[in-house]
Amino acid sequence: MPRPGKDSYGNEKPPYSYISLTAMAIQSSGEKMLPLSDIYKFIMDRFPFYRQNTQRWQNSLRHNLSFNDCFIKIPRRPDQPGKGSFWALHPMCGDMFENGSFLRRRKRFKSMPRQQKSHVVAADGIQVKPMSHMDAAPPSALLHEQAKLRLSQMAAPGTHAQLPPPHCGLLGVPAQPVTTKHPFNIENIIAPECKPASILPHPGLVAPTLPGHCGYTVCVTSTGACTWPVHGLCSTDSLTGLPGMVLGPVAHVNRDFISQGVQLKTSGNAPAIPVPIKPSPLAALPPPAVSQASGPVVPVAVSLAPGSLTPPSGSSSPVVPTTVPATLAIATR
DNA sequence: GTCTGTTTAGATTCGT
DNA sequence: ACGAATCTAAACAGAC
Repeated sequence: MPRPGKDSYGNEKPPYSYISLTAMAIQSSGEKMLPLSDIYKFIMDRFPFYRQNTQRWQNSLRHNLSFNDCFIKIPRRPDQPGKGSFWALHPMCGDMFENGSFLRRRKRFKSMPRQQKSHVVAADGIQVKPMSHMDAAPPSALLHEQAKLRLSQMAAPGTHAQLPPPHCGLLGVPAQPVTTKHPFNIENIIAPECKPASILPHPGLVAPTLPGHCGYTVCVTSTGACTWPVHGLCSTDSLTGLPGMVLGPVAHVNRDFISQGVQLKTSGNAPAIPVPIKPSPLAALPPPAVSQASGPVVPVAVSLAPGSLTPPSGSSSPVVPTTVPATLAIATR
């Protein structure tokens, strides 16, 4: 069977849904996120069918990005001027496509039922205060730096680090063995452009450890928006009132972290680490453990891309030499 | 003005 | 037949 790769369909409409096409585009990118214009470009480059009637399908594609919870929006940093946000795949939508095939989805991915938006208690019983002001996104550069700081702390000596699962693959795609030869597998479709996974597509993203899933990255609200809390105990979705993440103090935090002209305010509180605590449709989070810190503890896994960290000037913060996921327990209250 | 993002609505396709 | 997933169209607001 011929490999359904670039230009395989000529001017015929390829058998992929807009969701599939978008997922392909995102996963083909090095950082596992793309602006809308680049998603258009990817699709038009590979599928000549979509070089016509652009208004029609691009409208549909935008509709899919907004409507489907499997896509999350990541704000641009100030040093990344341009229109629109970046789009990435939700970390929990990994097995959305059957057997890695983009032809048919297993089922629709929903990060949170929209009709539950008024609830204020997380599924695991952790009660949270509504803190809708936390949804206001701080400057992206600050957040990126904050994320670096978090990661450097979590990867620091003494923290509990663990190696990545050997099957870790593409962002959002769980455990597809490298040998998968499904004709419509993303690897076959977008290869050779598909690069080996850079585990961390975005330095500010943190995801829970899920069995069979890569330990990357994203803090999201139920609407799919990426939020970046700075301080506080918890953040809630401005629409749902539900906790978008759990924040807590982190031990052994460095003093102010200065890089790219941005100074992080740490004061008495450590920078918050956004942690999705919503129940995963694919796997339950590990049960909360008890630590020295008050409140339940949520384990978090992060992965560091090689060279993704830059030590602050004059700082002794370690630079992680290679891809190293770390696990950190975060206290909640 | 154009592009991006959200939302609503109706039609179509597909699996059970 | 039914429900879910998908496609298409349209309106609208806001950012660039």
